[in-house]
Amino acid sequence: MTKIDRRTERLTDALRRAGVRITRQRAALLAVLARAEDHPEAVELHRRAEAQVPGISLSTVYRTLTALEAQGVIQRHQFAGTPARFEHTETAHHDHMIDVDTGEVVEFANDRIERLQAEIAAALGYDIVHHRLELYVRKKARPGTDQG
Amino acid sequence: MTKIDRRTERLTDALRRAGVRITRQRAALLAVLARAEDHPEAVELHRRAEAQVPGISLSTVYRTLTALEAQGVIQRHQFAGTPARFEHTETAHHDHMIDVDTGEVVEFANDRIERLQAEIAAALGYDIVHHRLELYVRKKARPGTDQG
DNA sequence: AGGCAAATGCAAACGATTTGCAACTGGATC
DNA sequence: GATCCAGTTGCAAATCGTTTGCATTTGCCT
Ligand SMILES: [Mn+2]
Ligand SMILES: [Mn+2]
Ligand SMILES: [Zn+2]
Ligand SMILES: [Zn+2]
Repeated sequence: MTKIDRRTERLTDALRRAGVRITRQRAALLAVLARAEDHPEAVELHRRAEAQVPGISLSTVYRTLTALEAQGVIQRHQFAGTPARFEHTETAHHDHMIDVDTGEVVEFANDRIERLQAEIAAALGYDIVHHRLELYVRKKARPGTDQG
Repeated sequence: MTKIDRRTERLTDALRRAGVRITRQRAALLAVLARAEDHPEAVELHRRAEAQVPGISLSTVYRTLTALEAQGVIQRHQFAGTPARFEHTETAHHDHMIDVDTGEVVEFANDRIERLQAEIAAALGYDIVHHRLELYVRKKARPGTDQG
């Protein structure tokens, strides 16, 4: 069983558990999500799913994404100035850097930051339900490189 | 000169510098912003400004907010699931905790987190342009307190 | 086959924000 | 103070991503 099969199964099971039917269009979207290594937006997922199910509608994509998110098997990221982007949650928690020039998304994880956040919240009498940490970045100018 | 006068002046000067006229409606909004100690959304700012200039339109509020943001004298925060919220930038950089139950916004600042962020970006070859750190939190259950 | 709830595609609604435009300033210039 | 003109206003309409209503289709169970 490949990594992508395992992911597809995880997504499929989550929907089954939620009592929703696995239709042709849903199966296609789940496969697309399982295969995705990037952070595509709904329209892009729709585009990719159309390869398998030509007539699939964007509403169906949105509806299924909402269901998957509710089950916690995918995450919706609302980065600044773009439509929401999606990714499966098979990988452990991480945060994101967004290259402001290219739009590229780079993942990172840092335990110290996670712990500090929890400490800060605790000190003020709160527990963290979830958080959002996004670094909007630009490639460091390497000496001798002129980026017009 | 009071703190609020100073803030109003800062906002006014920023607009003047940008070559825009200080009209009745803008003056009202600037005063509202200078006076605000919370993180109001556009509609709320509009509501407050109407006290001074009854006919002021929401478009004018939005247009002025956009101009002020472009000058860097106010900040626009896009918290999850709510319209944008605004605050003047007289105070130093800080991040936010949002109480998921009440919507209350609590500010905090932490140098260690700021430094860690810069280090993480640097290690991957990036400089941070700006960032977003939001903790969505819930009041810690105090022992002996039942929150239905 | 028959029945029924769930899912689909489409078009229309949504909510926050932006924009086009004609009417209206507010200053500067005479 | 009349004139001029670019900047500003309020309004309505447009925008964009996303959600929703609805008539039709589908998938499953009997
Ligand atoms: Mn990711
Ligand atoms: Mn703040
Ligand atoms: Zn994190
Ligand atoms: Zn910060």
